[in-house]
Amino acid sequence: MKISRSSSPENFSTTKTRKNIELFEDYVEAINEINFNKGFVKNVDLCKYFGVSNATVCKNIKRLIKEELVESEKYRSIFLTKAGKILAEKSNTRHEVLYKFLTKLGVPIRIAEIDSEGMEHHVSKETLNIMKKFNNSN
Amino acid sequence: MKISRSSSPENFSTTKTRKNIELFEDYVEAINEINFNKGFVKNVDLCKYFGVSNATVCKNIKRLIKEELVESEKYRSIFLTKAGKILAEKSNTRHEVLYKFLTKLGVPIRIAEIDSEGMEHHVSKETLNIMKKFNNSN
DNA sequence: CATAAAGTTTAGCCTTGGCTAAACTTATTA
DNA sequence: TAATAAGTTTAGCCAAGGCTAAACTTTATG
Repeated sequence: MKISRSSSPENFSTTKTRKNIELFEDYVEAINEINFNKGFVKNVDLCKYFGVSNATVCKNIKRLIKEELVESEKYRSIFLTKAGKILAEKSNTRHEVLYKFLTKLGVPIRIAEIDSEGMEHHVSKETLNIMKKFNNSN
Repeated sequence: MKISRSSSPENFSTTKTRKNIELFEDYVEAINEINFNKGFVKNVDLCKYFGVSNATVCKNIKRLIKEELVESEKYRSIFLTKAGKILAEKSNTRHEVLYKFLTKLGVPIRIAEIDSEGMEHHVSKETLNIMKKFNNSN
């Protein structure tokens, strides 16, 4: 068993913090993409996007409203707030850079799509910058 | 906003599956490492390792026992089962390969330690093989 | 315009994964 | 050997994130 890295509670603390906002990042990314494609976003669109129930989406949207990342009245379309848009663009960019990076490494497209969905939330900006440079020179 | 990748419910389903076993992977890796360093593993060791409370560790160990990944009697040291050891070695190898990969890319050691802690759970074996090859030729 | 279909929200459930506090057990020390 | 310290387990709490079912609302259709 070889271990060159060092573990520490900080590593897990950071991971936990990243997990806490994972759902917000996924939802604003989804809303941004659906809005871009269709012009408006409904709960049923997010149900299909994530493969979860209507009740789950409804509940999660309420959390995003509470975080002031989206706006939505009862039975009305869902909109990103300014802060939501910022987070959406940031998350999408990170996701795209990582995805591109994986495909340029030689990871099959389908695998890169799956892996990047989970990995994206754990990439720091330093790591992302290095991946971006790699993308630009490969 | 540029998106070259395609999203799908499968991506989230796979991510969710990976998240479901994340805690098991972290715990068996930790138990393996602590046992390697100290010769035995107590709850308080895992508390320090993860930076969580004694009650949390106690509860989580019960889940690993239920999954037959560890063995432990009340107030006794914690041991990995055969299945636990296999998962621990597999997780550690994946973690180490990813960590090495990040450092070889130029990611500072501390950042690589933090990022790999979360990323490791979302790396498929195809992606890992490519990273391994990269490590061997850089 | 009434009915049906589709979509949304609420209620209540479950598991997970964290916490504090209290009670229990083991190990250490004076 | 008794007292103290350290470690462990249990109880009960919380929020998150999923579900089904039922009730509500909007949209589409005949």
